[in-house]
Amino acid sequence: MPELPEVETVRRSLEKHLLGRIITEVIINKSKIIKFPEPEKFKFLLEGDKINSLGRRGKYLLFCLKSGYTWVTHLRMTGQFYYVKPEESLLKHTHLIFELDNGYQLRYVDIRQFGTMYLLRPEEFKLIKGLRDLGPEPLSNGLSFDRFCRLLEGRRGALKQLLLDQTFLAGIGNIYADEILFDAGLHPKRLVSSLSLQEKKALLKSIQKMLQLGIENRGTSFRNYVDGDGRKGSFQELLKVYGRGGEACCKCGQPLTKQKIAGRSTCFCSTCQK
DNA sequence: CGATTCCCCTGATAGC
DNA sequence: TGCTATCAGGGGAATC
Repeated sequence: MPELPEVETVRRSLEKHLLGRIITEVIINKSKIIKFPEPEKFKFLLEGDKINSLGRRGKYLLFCLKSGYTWVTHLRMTGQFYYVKPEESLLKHTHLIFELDNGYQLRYVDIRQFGTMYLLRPEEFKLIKGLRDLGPEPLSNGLSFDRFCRLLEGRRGALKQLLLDQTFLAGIGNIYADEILFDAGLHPKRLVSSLSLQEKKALLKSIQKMLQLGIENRGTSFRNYVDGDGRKGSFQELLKVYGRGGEACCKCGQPLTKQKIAGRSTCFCSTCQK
């Protein structure tokens, strides 16, 4: 499930292949992936355009085009891009194929079909609620401790819910939320309003540390995540709580608790996280 | 307004 | 072996 570190890894893997490439043809096998504009228009507009740069905002991947349009994609749960030669065998669930001017193809594969794509003019970004309401980038230099504290003001509810809220910070999902809270020693049900200054500092530090560590390890391949070159990440080997309910805590040896919090399965250590 | 539930979808896994 | 039930989950919409 691609979160910030996985999307960033995909961005980097694709960037080295796609900079300056022209999209010569778009083949649409599953039009429901394309949310805006209409798939026919999406195809018409994208064909002939050139990829100037690749960006990322939270979990959104942004292809910035010469025309001024931005091709926006969200991989959701199982979306994958593959940069391949045309003769490469076609994977099941290949929904879109983007032919490039160097003879290669960029293929979009998505088992659960939850992924979304848009082609937007700058003024159209505000039409996409998830993109418009995104909180700041957790790894940007602009996110000082002071700003983090201001973001926490007026927020209520449990920490787990807070971390998953994309309008708070952009890009954290279920895996990194659990790992961040374990690293910070904070219980997922702790109320935002109850955090001391020290705990806020620990939380921000763990957010930045775990996301950075995720990127350095090229993401988490828990189920089937791979980057644009088909390579797996290795962060799954460093997971201390996610997906480990019932196993012994690596710090204290007590069994880890698994519980549904904020609608998501949550793993934590009730001894180490207060 | 916030909190909860449903829904989209396929595949892995458990239980019988 | 093969069937069915359950779970996984980002985010939007509907509902409470």
